[in-house]
Amino acid sequence: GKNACWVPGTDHASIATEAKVVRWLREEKGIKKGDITREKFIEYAWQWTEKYGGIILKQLQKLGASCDWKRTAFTMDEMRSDAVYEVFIDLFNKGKLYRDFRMVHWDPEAKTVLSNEEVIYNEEQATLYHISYEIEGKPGESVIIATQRPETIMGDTAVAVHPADPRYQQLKGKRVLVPLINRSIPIIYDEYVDPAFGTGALKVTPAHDLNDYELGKKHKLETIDILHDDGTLNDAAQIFIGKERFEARKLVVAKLKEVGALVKTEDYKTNIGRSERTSAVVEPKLSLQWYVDMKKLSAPALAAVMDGDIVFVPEKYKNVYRHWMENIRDWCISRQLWWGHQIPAWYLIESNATGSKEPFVAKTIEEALEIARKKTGNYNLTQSDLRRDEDVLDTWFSSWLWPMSVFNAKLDAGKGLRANAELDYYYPTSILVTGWDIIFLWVARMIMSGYEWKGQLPFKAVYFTGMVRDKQRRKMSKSLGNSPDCLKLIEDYGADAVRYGILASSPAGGDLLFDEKLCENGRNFCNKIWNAARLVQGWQSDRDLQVLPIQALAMQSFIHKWNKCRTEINEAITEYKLSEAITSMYSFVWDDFCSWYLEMIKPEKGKAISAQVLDQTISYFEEILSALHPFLPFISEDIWHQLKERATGDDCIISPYPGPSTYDESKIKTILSLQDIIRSIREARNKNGISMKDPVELKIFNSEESKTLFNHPENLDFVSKFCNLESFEFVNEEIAQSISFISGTTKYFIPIQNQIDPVEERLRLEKELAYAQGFIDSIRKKLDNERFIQNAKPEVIDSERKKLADGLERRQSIEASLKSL
RNA sequence: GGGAGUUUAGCUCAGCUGGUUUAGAGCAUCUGCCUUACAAGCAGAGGGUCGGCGGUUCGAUCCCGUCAACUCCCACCA
Repeated sequence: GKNACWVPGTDHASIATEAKVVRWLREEKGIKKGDITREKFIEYAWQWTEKYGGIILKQLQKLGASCDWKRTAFTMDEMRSDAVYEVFIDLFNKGKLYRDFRMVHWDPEAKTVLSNEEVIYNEEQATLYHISYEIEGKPGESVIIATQRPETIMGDTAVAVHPADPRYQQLKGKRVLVPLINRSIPIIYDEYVDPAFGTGALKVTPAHDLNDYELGKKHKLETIDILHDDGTLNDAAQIFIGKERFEARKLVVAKLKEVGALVKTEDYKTNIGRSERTSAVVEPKLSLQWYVDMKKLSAPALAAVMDGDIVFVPEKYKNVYRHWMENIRDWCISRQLWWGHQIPAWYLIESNATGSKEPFVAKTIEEALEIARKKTGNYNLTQSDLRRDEDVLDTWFSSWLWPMSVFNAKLDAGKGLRANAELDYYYPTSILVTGWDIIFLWVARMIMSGYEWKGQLPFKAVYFTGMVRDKQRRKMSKSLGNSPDCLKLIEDYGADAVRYGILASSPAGGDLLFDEKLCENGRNFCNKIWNAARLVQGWQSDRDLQVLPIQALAMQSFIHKWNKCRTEINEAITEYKLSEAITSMYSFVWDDFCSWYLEMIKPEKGKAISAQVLDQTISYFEEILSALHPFLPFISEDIWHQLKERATGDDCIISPYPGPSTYDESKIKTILSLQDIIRSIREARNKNGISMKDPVELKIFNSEESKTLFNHPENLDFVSKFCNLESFEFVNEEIAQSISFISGTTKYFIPIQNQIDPVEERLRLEKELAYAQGFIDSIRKKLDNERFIQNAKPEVIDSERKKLADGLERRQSIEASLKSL
């Protein structure tokens, strides 16, 4: 009944797509990226995107996702792109965006910088190499350093030791020679060095390590960058020029061994950072990049989550979020790629003017030129004096605007967002559903952008889904090839079955071990519903037929059970416990509806059913379908239309959702008691090899409980029909030569012909007696405790007394059986 | 190095502010059934000292402490 809007869309996945396109061009067309123009490359990228970018949307459609398909958005379409440029310019003008030259994470495969969040650290097995550096002027004497990256020694500009390390005091003022290239470098003293690690001596390579860079700045060391952008050694390395870094590592090690500079190697576990998209080992690199000053954006976004204005499900992610927000670091947003939003900044071409690298940030070159003229005071500048920044923006820099940009939000320079009816209606949205792995990359940033430009939270809740893993608990990944093919699964099991499988097993935020078995369960469930529909549709109804007592009982108990189920699923959905909701529906439909209700009202073979009962049953079925629809939209809609002729527009998808409802627990208890008796009789038949075809007598011990229960003829009808009873009577004493069981507190007997094995029967009864006694003891322990009587709530005491009384009655019955045996 | 989480039946997990007949589901296992919607099914059964220890409480799977195992996140130690 609500105006629900689910906007589908995709992002342009700058790094991943560019990598794919580069490979595609190389392998399929024999084109190298460097050989074509930027425009041509982007043309190819669009082709690629048009071909593959929509696959995920097709999967969503196949799954029956009820999106507002007409709104389908893409981060690179015009509307979304405009938002990106406007926001970039706005941040720049507000002083929240800057350029800086610093150490960054470099992906040598994609040949671009990455943000901190795009680097994934994992412990990997590495080798620590101990290498000796000869002291200059003292042949034979040396300092031994330990490093994981021997290929970078050619970039060394010092060796550092701790100032208080007694082993290295005599080296003050000395210099050492870098092995293989014999370049002289100083020994420096700094407290940063940990004397306990390795040899206590550290090679300093400012161009290729963040710590070394800081050390280098402090000690005014030279910075020698020995790597090309693609991770191969450059001329500065002097040796192995052009070799890839890991290849070079092997060569350097071999050479060090040859000249006797390799002292030893040891196995070593360390955290290696890899690019999220290409898996390439990330290289620290010095470069000039654009950054967002995040500290200027984070405060309201942190408060919103901590104060509960935005609810995280599960809640534990609040802590993760807080930690990141409180230690937030500036966001590097430029990428050395072509596929994406090109940064709207222009610079003066050096030869022409001041040589200043000051950016002129504007949406168009015309506006940039205006700014440039004003800032430089040189009104003779023309467009040809300007050069646009080559880089594109991080994909997340467009995604973080999603909750606003999907509603076509426009920014008025200096005035915030322009009024927009749709945006005002839908924003803030109700919920974001996503994976917890992008809590920083996406979720946190959307919250920040929401406050920055709309002054408001973007969504009221974030539901973190479980991460799908394979049976070995590995994350699903394309490179591992362990991702299930959604479309294939749908083909094999059906879309509803796949939905069921995923929903039923994925509580929020945890791991979801993917197993096709789950889809099989879903398929079986769908079949069960389908067959129930077939059964109901096969019945002939008759207006003149009376409602049978058992049918009346079925309908009455159905209502209470169903209302209880409705209440439960509504609660579950409100609390985002979708797996619980679908599981409740599963057991309700399978057990309560199919196994009990339908069996109870089922007419005898070849006979008609009372029209009143059939009509009521169809209307119950409809309610069930409405409740199932969000989970299993296809089958519920289909059966909905099979059940009866309907007017156009009378569809299950828009039928009112069955909300919570009231029910009488005592009515449910009665039916459950009867079901328990039936179950016990079936068990007795089963254990004693009495086929359902052979009718049995049932003798019921005369008790308050049994009289109340069987005072109602429909109750007796129920048991009678389900157990094939030939007769039934109340008795006041033990029945010899019978199978007995206790249900509730009443004893039941089924007389039989063959002798019961007395030894086995005694064993069974003694086991039951022990259980009953244990039960009594545990309750007595409470009731005999004065402090329990004093402190416990009266209703708890009452219920314990009732439990005790029931327990005693049961014990008595068992003892009587034993005696008679 | 900091932080979070998990530990309940063979497997995957529920158990929602401590008492609801001395723990529940699905799958798997076992028994019996081709019973007139459904063998992708029907009717039943077995299976757990709720990770160990200690504490709080009249009472603990649930709260606290501690130990153990596993998982994850964050962090620039070669």
